[in-house]
Amino acid sequence: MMRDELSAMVLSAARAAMDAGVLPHVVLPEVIIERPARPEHGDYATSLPLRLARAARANPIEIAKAIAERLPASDAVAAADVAAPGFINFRLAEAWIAAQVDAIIAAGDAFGDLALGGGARVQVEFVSANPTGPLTAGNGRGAAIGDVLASVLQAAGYDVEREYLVNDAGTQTEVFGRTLLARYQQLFERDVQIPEDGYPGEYMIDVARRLKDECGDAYVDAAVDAPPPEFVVRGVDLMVEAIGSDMERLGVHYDAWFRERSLYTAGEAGGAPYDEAMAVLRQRGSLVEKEGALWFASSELGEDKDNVVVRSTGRPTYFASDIAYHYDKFVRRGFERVIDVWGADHQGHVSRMKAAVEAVGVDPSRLEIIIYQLVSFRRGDELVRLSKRAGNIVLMRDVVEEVGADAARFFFLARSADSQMEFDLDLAKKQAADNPVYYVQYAHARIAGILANAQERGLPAEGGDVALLTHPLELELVRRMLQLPELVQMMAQTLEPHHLPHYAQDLATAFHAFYTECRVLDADHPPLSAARLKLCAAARLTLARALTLMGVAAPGRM
RNA sequence: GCCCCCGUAGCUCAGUGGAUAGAGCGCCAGCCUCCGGAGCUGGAAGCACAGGUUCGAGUCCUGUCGGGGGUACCA
Repeated sequence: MMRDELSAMVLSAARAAMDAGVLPHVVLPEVIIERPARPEHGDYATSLPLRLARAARANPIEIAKAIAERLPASDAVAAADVAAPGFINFRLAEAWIAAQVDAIIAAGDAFGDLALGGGARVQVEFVSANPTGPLTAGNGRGAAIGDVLASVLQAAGYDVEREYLVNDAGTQTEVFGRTLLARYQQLFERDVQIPEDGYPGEYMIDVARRLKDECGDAYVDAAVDAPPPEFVVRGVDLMVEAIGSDMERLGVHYDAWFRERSLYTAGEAGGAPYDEAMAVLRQRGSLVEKEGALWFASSELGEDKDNVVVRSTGRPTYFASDIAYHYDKFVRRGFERVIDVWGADHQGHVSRMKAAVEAVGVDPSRLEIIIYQLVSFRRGDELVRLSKRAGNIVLMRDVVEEVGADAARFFFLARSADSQMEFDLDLAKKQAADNPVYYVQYAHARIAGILANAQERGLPAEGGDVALLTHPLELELVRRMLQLPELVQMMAQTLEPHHLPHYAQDLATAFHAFYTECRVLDADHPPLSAARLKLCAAARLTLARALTLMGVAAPGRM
């Protein structure tokens, strides 16, 4: 990547300047290569001279000159100008830029891939909503963020697994079971009520019907407050199926559906993860008994307070499960990094989870937790708050059905996880043609159309000489394409996939601008035509890659 | 009260401590003898407020105000 090369070049030039005695020997900070906002400042720039000025006790301009003079030669760099108050601005050679078109075509679908991750195993766990109901529209945001983050990390060279934790062991599962049994027995005209704190949704009746179809009246006399375990398990399975199919509709595929229950049973890998994790905590003195319950002594680790892991009833809490779960991820399964994507309502859980991971002997920096702010949905002027208990709930599958998986993903993705976002369903549906996602997809389809057209007319791209690409808009388009690897690197480092939709739009804009000004198919000028067809092919590849990373379709026509 | 996130254009949102803050929608004015007009070009309009750090702050720190979330032996 050009940026890395420039960084290395500046570093070696700075060292050369120091060795020559032109600069005093000072500790060099990381050489940051930025992209100037203004074209007249070149393609890349560094402010290293400004950063060095104080330590070196020298004028930044003089430092810049000293470094610029010693930069190693490069075919890619046409100029390295010193600019006030102490920048070095790099301008790429146009011939080099044009030549990258061939490089991109050669890279093909792998354009944008990096070796950054070195094959390290990373798990991305996302959504993991309780299997007590269908996914809400808000879950869609977590799904898009987690799925695309995983794709980005894969592109960056990590070995990635996508996982969904199925909470099938806790209190909510119990409530779910009691509700389900009541609904089931109601189908047999029994006079039973769903629990007060139960799940009133209609979908529970559908699940009950499925169970009735499968099991007949086997559970008609079961005690309502003590549903048979196999009955609940089957109910959960049906919900998990529904969740899986909702995810498929959004284009999300998991590698693993991890059962919370499995944390409590011994398996081939050894004893129950829960038992092992608790043993480690106990051994390290991180568990204290008080008020009849067992607590994780997190206040001794700098937390605000301790947290219950085993209730006075003897039942483990969700926190206990999560400790065992993360113990399993790191210690049992050996992931080098684990990324959890949680909604803002889990924010309070972050620091104690990290403390717990540390307490079981794992470097907490290996656990990275992405908190995304909650989404509010709007239908026209009406604001809809999401809650599984509320009647005005918006389901993820409804959103996907209304606006399409592509638009849904694109929109969920386009805002940073830190920002609350507003999703106007009416608008997304009504103005479908104005959606940015269509703009980007249209650019892709347009290029595909041109390439197909070229074939029909017998205008081959093969043999095109990209050195003929000298028009400013042609070069601007290539410059945009060259940003993709940098973007992948940045997103993999910051775990911020929201840059992707913005990049895709910019890339599409660059193409449209080029296309408006530059005639591609031109029988009167075959060489230029062939070169531009190559440019189109590279642009299509890059656009397709950006779309694919987002999980958005790259249509050949629309 | 305490903790976390956010206040950027009329609206929805971008903006790795840099050099004159961007996009989409909306608004105004233009562009089709020609490869896909679902396109292109131009214009009006903005960093909540007050201090601080820095050569340089939308970005970092502190405070105020405003919005959201958390603060359970729920998950």
